[in-house]
Amino acid sequence: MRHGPRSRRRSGGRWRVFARVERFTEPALLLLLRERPAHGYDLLERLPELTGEQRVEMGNLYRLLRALEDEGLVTSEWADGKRTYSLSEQGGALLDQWAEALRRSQERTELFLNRYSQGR
Amino acid sequence: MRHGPRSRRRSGGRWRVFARVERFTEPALLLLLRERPAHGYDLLERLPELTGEQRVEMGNLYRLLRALEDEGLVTSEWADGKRTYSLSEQGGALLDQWAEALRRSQERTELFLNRYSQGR
DNA sequence: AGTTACATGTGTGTTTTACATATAGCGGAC
DNA sequence: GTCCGCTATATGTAAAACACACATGTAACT
Repeated sequence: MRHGPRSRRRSGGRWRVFARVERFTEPALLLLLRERPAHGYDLLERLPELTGEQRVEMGNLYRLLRALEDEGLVTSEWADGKRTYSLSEQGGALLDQWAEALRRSQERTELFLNRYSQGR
Repeated sequence: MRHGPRSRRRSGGRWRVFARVERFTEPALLLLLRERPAHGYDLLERLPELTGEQRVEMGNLYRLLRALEDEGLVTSEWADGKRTYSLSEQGGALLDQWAEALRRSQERTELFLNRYSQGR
C-alpha cells in the first residue's frame, strides 16, 4: 500500500511548507512535563499548543516517551490504567540544551529572513 | 556497515541538539540563487553562512538541485565544465512561501522559549 | 448492543539526512 | 611525469525521522 505525507500535500503536488524544527516534539514534551507530570493521552492533547500542528502522531509519541524513559530523561509510574510521566533531572538538563539550541536556531532564521527581506 | 549521525553525537552518547529546521537546505539554496546564479560547488561553500552547519552534504545538495530543476523551481545551463543554476519564477514563489513559514516557525519557537523561561 | 471518548501501544511504509565512494579536469610540487 | 590537492558533479545506500494504519482494552452514554 502506498503511503506518504498526504496531509501535507498542497494543490500543486508539492509538500506543504511548514518549516518545522526537527524532533520538536521532544522539547515540547519535556517542557510540558516540567510544568507538571502527565500521561500520554494528556500530552497528546496539549502538545499542539506548542507544536502548532493540528495533532501529534500518537504512535510516535508513545514510542518517544518510552525512548526517553530508556535514556533516563523521564520516569513513569503506572496507576489507574494509565502511565504518568515525570521529568527527571537529566531530562531537565536536556530541555535546557534544547532551549539554547532553539535560541541559536532563532538567530539563524532571523539572519535568513533579514537577508531574504533585503532582496525583495 | 553501521552508520549514524556520528558527527552529531555528544559525549553522553546522545545526539547533539541542533534544533535544525526540516529541509532548511532548500530555502537557503533558493535564497542564494535569488541573489545570483551559481553552480553547485559554489553553493556548497556559501550554504554554511545560512545553515550554521560546518558543511552541507554535497551528495544531497546535487540531488536537491536536480529535483528542484525537475519541478521547474530552478533552471540550469552547462558551460565550462560546470552547471550554473538560476532561480525560476516558481522558485521565487516557493522561496516566498518558505519565508512566510519560517516567520510562523519563529513565532512558535518564541512561544516555546517564553513558556520555557517562565518556569526557570 | 452500538457508538464515542479515553488510553496505550505495534507494524510498517515514506521521506529526509548522513556517510561512503566514484569520476574527471586542472595546477603545482617534487 | 606522476603524485597530490582542489574544483566539480554525481551515485549508492544505511540510518534516522516522520506518517499512517491498525490492535487492544476500559468506561461512559444513549
